[in-house]
Amino acid sequence: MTHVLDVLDERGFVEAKTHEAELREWLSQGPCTCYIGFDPTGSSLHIGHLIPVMALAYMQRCGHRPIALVGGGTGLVGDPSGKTEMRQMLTRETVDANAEALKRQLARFIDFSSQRALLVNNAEWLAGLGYIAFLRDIGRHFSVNRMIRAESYRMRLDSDEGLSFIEFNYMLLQAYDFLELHDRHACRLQMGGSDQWGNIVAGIDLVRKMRQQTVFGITFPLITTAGGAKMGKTAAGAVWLDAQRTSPYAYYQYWVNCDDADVPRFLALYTFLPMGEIREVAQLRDADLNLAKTVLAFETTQIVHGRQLAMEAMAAASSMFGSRRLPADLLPSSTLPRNSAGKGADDGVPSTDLGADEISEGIPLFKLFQLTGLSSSGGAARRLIRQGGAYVNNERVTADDRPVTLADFVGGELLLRSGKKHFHRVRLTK
RNA sequence: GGUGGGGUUCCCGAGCGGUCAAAGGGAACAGACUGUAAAUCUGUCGGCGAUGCCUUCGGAGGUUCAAAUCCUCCCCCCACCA
Repeated sequence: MTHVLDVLDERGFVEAKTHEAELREWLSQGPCTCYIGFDPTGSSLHIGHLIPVMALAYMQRCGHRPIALVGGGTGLVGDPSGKTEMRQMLTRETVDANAEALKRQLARFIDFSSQRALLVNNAEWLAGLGYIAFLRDIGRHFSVNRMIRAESYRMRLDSDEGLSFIEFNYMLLQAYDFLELHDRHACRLQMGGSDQWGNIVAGIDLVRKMRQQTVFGITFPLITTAGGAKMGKTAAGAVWLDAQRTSPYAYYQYWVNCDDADVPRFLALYTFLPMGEIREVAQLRDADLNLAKTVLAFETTQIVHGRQLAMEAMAAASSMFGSRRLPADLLPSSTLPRNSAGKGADDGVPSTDLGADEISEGIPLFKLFQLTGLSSSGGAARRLIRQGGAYVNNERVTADDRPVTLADFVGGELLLRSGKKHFHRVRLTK
């Protein structure tokens, strides 16, 4: 089997690692235990979390045992690393509820059955710590001189806002997590985003000092789009893995709409397709790249939402935007259905139900755009329409007060469109 | 606790009694060009069934014909001092 370090390196997951030779040696000796922490600051993961999640998934696929640590304890403190502002303090109840939600989502990527992976919550060992005991046993191993030089605190120490004492302690808690996991589960590798370097190294040092044992760290690069934006940030906010917050259709669309330049890189990072096939994609040019985007979107959506919903999202997209047949030799490992791409329920396109009586008199078009949420206000809707960005059943309408009546409905449905890609279906009810 | 500097529309940031729904930039949205891409150019970018009306410039009062702009008190942030 290929060495997991080579897999991660090749796919673009690795920014930095400690003790490379020893780490490589350790990982080749058999199943190894590694971990990544997720702070339960929200009730759902979003696209920005995918890199560490995929890294754990690859670890497992390469025969190792990943631990996903949910920061039920550290979440109560708040990690200042790389943050320009102090984090909101969370209540214990919120943190616990979030931890449960994260667990369900992680299970999409990682197989937690029969100890093949573990999910732990650091509240288990952090919540009951005694202050004095902790300071004496753990705190004495940390040099404040060194901590304040850490890059992860730099931004905050230099900023106007400053760094509160509770946040300053975060590094100790995360280091202690590593020690606990080392003791409990023989975990010797911690991974994390590049902003976690300081915290990870602190844990490595702590384990060495207290257990005379070498443990390792790997950090991931900060992934941005070719346009320089953070992954998963859109005008509407983050792109979530929770179908309630971001529909499978919207999730699929996020990937289809990615920048050309990002396609091969994203296929490597966010799908399980083999690298040999992904490299072929680099040969594609211009509109042909859209075919690869379809595969990218399908694969990523399938991982998170399952095959059925991914197919529906794809069908909805092709019914709105049209589709081209995918050649059999493009990313052949993808399980995307290549022949029947055209048909399927086109659910996923947002829709609104409207009573027939509500429009019997006719309703001005701008009101309808406002009502469906395609425009945030009546004024915005009027502007949109006047500027020629509004379509009814795919025909441009430029009169903002054009009444919409029963005659506009085809089979009880009406398709509104704002600009090129924002669709909304209006259904007639009794 | 003292002294000084601040809090402006999604973000940054001008404005410092009328010409202010508030410059400029960013983000965003739409149009043109396209490939559901990027870049570029153009328009829009508080609300309102709208050539007018209403609500915004940390909060509450006040002065004035008129306040984001002046005064008073309060809240919050920052710097230096203690």
